[in-house]
Amino acid sequence: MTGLRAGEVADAAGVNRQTLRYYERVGLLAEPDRTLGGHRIYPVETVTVIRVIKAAQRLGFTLDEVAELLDLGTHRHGKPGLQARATAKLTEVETKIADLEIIRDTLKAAVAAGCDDLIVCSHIPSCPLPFAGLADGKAADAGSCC
Amino acid sequence: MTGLRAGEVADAAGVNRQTLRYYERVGLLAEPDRTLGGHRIYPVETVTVIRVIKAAQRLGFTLDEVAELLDLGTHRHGKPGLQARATAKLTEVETKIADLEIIRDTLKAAVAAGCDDLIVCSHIPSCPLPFAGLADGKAADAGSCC
DNA sequence: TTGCATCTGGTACCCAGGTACAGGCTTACC
DNA sequence: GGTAAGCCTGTACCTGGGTACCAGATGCAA
Repeated sequence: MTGLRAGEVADAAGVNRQTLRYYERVGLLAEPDRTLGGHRIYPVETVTVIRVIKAAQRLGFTLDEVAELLDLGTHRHGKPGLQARATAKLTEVETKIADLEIIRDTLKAAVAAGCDDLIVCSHIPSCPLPFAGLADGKAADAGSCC
Repeated sequence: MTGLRAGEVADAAGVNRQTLRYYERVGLLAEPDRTLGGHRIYPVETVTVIRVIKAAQRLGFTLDEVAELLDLGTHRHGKPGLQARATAKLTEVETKIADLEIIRDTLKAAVAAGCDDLIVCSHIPSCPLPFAGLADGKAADAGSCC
């Protein structure tokens, strides 16, 4: 009792059963207990863990990064450099947010401009490319537009 | 004149020369003009386009999505459903931002708590997992903590 | 006009992140 | 205790997003 079988976890989390094994292989998921016959028995939180992994992945984190993120958040104290890693991650996340905000604003402008219309262009400072500014370094140098 | 060669574009944008051909193959980059001898001549904006693609990718968009995003922003008017697609994309982007903000706040709390310390836990509403709330549907059901 | 860097298309490979069998053992329920 | 559903390990395969290497052609400067 008190645990879920592989299929149950997979269904509840919306992933493939093979994916559980994969995550276990790559160290994202701790090895669960087993029945006498060797079947895996997962603690119920596993479902939440997997959902968090999936969510972080959708945000552009690799599984390695997700592992690190989980590690940082799961307050396994005592590890050296943890503070530094958390800070670095924080910066990274803030950059992502800022970039997404540029995309959001561009999309908003596009939608607001009534769509399907070149007018959009004039609403955006640096016309030649959408989302200019995302690019590292110097972005969108004006030039002829529309 | 007035154009860049493959190597120049690749260097300027910080990608591999092969990547340009790859992007062209998958339709992300328009086929550039050619010299008489068949060498590609790219317009200068290509560099910006590639940087934008790379930036969007880092945010978790697939190349297909990036293509769509560019398409939406590049105001190719006249296509039906464009408005709808832009709106959908906008929602998606806003969700991503919201999720990243949860991660950011969690990390901030972790850093603020002086790191390496279980105290972090008590600062976060739903303790069992970090970033809970990211997960679809019902998140983190309390339970014993720390 | 030669010489060397750069380019060409084609094909084959790489890594991440899974997904799909196959053949055999376990569990659960009647 | 029989049997179907579910799980086990192992291995092979798939997609996305590139990279690497090839032999031969081109571009450009001297």
